Amino acid sequence: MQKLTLKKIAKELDVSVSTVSKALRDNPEISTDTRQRIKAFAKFYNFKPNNIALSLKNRKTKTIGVIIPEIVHHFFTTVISGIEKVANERGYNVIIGLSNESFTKEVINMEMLANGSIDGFILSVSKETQLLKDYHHLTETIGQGMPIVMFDRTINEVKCDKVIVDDVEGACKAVLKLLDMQCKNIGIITTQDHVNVGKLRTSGYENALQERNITMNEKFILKLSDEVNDENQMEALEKEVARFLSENPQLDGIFAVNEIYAITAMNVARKLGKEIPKSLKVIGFTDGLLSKYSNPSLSTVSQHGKELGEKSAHLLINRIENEDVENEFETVIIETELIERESTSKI
Amino acid sequence: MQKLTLKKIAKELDVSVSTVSKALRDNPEISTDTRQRIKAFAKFYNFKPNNIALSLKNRKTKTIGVIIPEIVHHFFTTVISGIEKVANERGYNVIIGLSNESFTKEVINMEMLANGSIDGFILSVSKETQLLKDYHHLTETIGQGMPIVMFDRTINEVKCDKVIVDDVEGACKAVLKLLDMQCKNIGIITTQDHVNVGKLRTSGYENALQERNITMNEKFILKLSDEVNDENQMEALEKEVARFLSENPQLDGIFAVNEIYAITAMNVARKLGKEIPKSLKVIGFTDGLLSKYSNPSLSTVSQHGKELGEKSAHLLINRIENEDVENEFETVIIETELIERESTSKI
DNA sequence: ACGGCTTACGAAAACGTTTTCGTGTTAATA
DNA sequence: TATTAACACGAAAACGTTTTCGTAAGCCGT
Repeated sequence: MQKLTLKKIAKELDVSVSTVSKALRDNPEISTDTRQRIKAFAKFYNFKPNNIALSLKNRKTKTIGVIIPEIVHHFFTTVISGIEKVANERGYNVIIGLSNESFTKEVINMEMLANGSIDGFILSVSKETQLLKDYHHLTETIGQGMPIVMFDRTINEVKCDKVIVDDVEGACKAVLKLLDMQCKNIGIITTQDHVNVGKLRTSGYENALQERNITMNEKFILKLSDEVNDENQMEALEKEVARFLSENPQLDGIFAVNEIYAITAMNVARKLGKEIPKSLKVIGFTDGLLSKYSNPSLSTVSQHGKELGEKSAHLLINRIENEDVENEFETVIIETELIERESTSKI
Repeated sequence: MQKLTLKKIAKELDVSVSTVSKALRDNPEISTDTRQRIKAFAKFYNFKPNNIALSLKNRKTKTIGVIIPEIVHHFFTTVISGIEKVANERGYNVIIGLSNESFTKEVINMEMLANGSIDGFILSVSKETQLLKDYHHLTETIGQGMPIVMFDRTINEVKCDKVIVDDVEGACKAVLKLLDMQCKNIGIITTQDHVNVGKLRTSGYENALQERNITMNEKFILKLSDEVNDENQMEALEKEVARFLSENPQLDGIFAVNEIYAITAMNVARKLGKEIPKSLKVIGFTDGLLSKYSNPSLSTVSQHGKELGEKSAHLLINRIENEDVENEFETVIIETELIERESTSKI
């Protein structure tokens, strides 16, 4: 009933614990005879060595910790699925901590895991951490010899491997596409500056305009505050976007830094009498379900979250397993891809 | 640099390991003097006891394993967020395994975790497991004394605590709502019978019709095969739904057993010239982003995934921490809620 | 008959804790 | 002064492994 251990097997077969261990590991020190006997017994009773004991002995847990701001979020879940895939392939488990965008929860979660539970972290910092600029939990963990890979929301000051999305380039591609489709007045719906990815995507927007020698119109930039991101604040969000679109009726293209903003823009625009894509073309960021199933379907910049996760996991596990090789920290850039759907179709 | 241990502290302060341990746990055996000294030292160097060693000693890991079929899925992520919330509150970590709807991966994942890594499982079985009806991995794990809580996709033959959504009732409520809105011919878009929740929701549909003495029309039932559920099979799905709607032009109400089917129905119906909600009303199942942000927004049956997760975690942890109390297994039913949006609005 | 070699196994340490028990020192009591 | 009790600490076992080292038994050659 209770879990079988080496000791119990040893007692049962009247040999020593070490003999059992060696036999199961096919150590030639043990005669073929007893080896067979022990292995048969172990197999019959489905013996599996205790992971915790192994972890303690080897000082390796074969587990990686993933800390993300939120799990009910398409991008993060695709990243996790990528992480989980290669982790499993390489014999690792994945333990998940959620910060809920809170600095304190991020710290607590990391401390809970850092005390031997895991071999390394993959993480994307919370918005609050970005705001507070307090990175002591990250630097300390690294200082204790625990490898960390940061993804998406990374921090320059922290020295570790990183995997990021080419936000600037992705945004630029999107805006250039709108320009190619003959949009003359392109607006952007973005976040406050302290949200890293929002800022980067806004830069991409600016780059694209600059590249085509179009002077930027500050009125075409809508920076939304964090509060309207809550699922319960849909009306507030719609109101803001409606005001923006009404005040700038000349807009014929919108680039939004996430799916929600883009979908909201489409829905609001339609209520204001605009036809999509005929009189207004829209491109979002993040290729989630919303983009695929919206009506009209939404053109968007895909971040290839799964590959990002896979890459992160590989980087981390490589670092874990080759702690001797002190090679430089790497920053991998995952290319974005513009996925064209109905919201930017010709007719 | 490297992790501080009791032994190192002991050597540094020239006392024994046991003294250090006792001092840190405020054991009165140790004089206030040395106690202070040791605690100060530990605090200064930020000593945290090694989790793995504790786990081995206590034969408790303070970790729960969650196995789900898929993570890029709104319902499952809300459940996880609920699990994670109470797990954290009660001092537990959450380790996640993905089965990707594969029986083999489910088994492997469970075996990886069952050998000491966790104190109990929360799981929702894969479709393949439901199909194969092979539950040996579940019964064996339970047989070894490891508590399990199953949620949503549960299995009658397996004896354990369960938390389920009232699928039948939820579906029934939805269909009754359509009837109340004067729909005369209500169709259902559902899955094959082996998918438990599809079957249950279909029963709810049947119950509602029966309750109002409406004879069921087999032609109004569309059972979709698993293959069209793939994100890459959107066209196949649309084609099936289009055929269904064309063959049954008299349909003025649709109940779909998930968001995707519902959204697809709306999109296809519109292409076929139907106006929603005027000439066709639609209700889905699962209150995800799609329902909230679709156009028109979709009425749907909310499963309260977060509460489901919270309840599951409580059940499991209670079971873990009171292994002595051998009370009966419980099956908790989470009530559904009909969320009314534009797709069933009056005008 | 004796040294040396192989074979086959066991004892013990180690990983980092907690906890039980034993013990030496000091202080209080008779 | 002799006995005892309280105090403060250390040794060791335990959790379940792996691994190094030691060693008894058997065999070979001389």
